[in-house]
Amino acid sequence: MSFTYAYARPALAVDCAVFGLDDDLKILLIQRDLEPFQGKWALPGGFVRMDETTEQAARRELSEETGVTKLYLEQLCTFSGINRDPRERVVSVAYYALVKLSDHRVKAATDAREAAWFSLSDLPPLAFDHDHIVETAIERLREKVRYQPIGFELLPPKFTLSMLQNLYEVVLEKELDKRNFRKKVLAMGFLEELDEVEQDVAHRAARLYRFDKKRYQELTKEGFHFEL
Amino acid sequence: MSFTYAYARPALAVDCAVFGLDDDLKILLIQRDLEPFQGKWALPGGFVRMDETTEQAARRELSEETGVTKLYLEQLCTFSGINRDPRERVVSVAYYALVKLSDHRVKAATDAREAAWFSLSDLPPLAFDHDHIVETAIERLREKVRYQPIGFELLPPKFTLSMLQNLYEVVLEKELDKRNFRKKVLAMGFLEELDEVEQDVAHRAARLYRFDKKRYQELTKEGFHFEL
DNA sequence: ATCCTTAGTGTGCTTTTTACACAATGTCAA
DNA sequence: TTGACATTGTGTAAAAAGCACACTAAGGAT
Repeated sequence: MSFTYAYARPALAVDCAVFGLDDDLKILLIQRDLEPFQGKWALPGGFVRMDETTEQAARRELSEETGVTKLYLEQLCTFSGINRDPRERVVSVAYYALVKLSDHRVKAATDAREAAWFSLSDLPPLAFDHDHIVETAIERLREKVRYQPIGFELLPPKFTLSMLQNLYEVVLEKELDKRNFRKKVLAMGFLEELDEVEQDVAHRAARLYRFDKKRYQELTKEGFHFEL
Repeated sequence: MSFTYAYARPALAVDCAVFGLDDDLKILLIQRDLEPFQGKWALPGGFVRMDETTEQAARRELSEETGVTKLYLEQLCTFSGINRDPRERVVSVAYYALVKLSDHRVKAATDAREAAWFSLSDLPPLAFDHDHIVETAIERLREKVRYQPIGFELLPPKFTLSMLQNLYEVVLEKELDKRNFRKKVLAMGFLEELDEVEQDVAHRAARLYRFDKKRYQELTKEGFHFEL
């Protein structure tokens, strides 16, 4: 079966920059098993089907290639360089995603044996223009994390304030003062203090907190503006 | 001539939300002369050719359809809803643009007789999903204008502080205090005070200023961060 | 019991933000 | 030429936010 059009069309693909946090910031890559760039590492992605939006395509490809399903996904940018794919013209809509590594660490290591997490500071050379996409995604993440509470998507549902602080320090590449940080995030009023502490640590256990999304949305309606 | 592919492909288009400022915020629309939506107002745009990037396509279409050439252009978002075009599947990369109305007022009224500026508060119904694109573009403009000095793209090269303040009041839909506003923008250090005042006004003439882009870039390198 | 590691807490100083009102300038018309 | 009108241009004080900074508390490991 084939499809014929009066004018030439680029192929349409999606690519995903999936971030996870684990001491430092990690990104999920797959090793290509087909030409071009066979054997090279690349962002997970693939072609868009006629019955799905680009976002649906991104979720499908992620699920197929890496087993990752529960994630925060947002459109990043569309890359349309004329020779970005050596075979033929492919325009790619890039997405960036945040996942809780605790949910996905195992899967990436077993189910999808060609998928792996890489530290941002230690990336292999990537296929296509994927270096460029990754750079753009990191920039976007850095900007976004300051003005929207999306960082919580990288943490487990219950987390300590130290974990949260570490997240911001890693993403923003900047040390933060513990007392001021705690004061500030707690003053925002959407962190719910739980009656639990972390387990199995070789020192004083820290209190756990939860991000109260409903509370955050209420505050937003009242004119509150997140900033960190 | 026709083109045949092994898998079906959506057509790829671009659409542009072009903003101008003239007391209030305006957007540039064209009246469609072909089906579908013949006679309806729509964003300027068209199909992407095989030898141009989406940004090049956006500039070309804008120039062809509205005569607008000098502009600040940035990618907004890609819209891929399955039925956004009734003929067949079309995925559209949307751009938003800022122009100095002083450069373009005439052209839009003469050369391209089907192009016209509309106040955002008084938009006609639009073709396709263009209402949605416009909404997204306004949101983005509002966010962007606070953290990057792109507002100057809407003003003539020489402007008064009142014009600048009015710009922010219109875009942010919020009144600002004159003294605090002037203090703040002047303190940023990239406004060059000119030895000129505005002409032909029926009251005390205001001093003119210029946005010193080079100075701004220097400051940025030194860690300065625009915010208003 | 001691050590080690991380959690948790308050204050004073500096900077930034906010609220607010009136004199100066230039045009226009009587 | 004088007065009315419209808009420019300017400072200060009070409040809020940001910043720098160091010690005690808890719990596990030895």
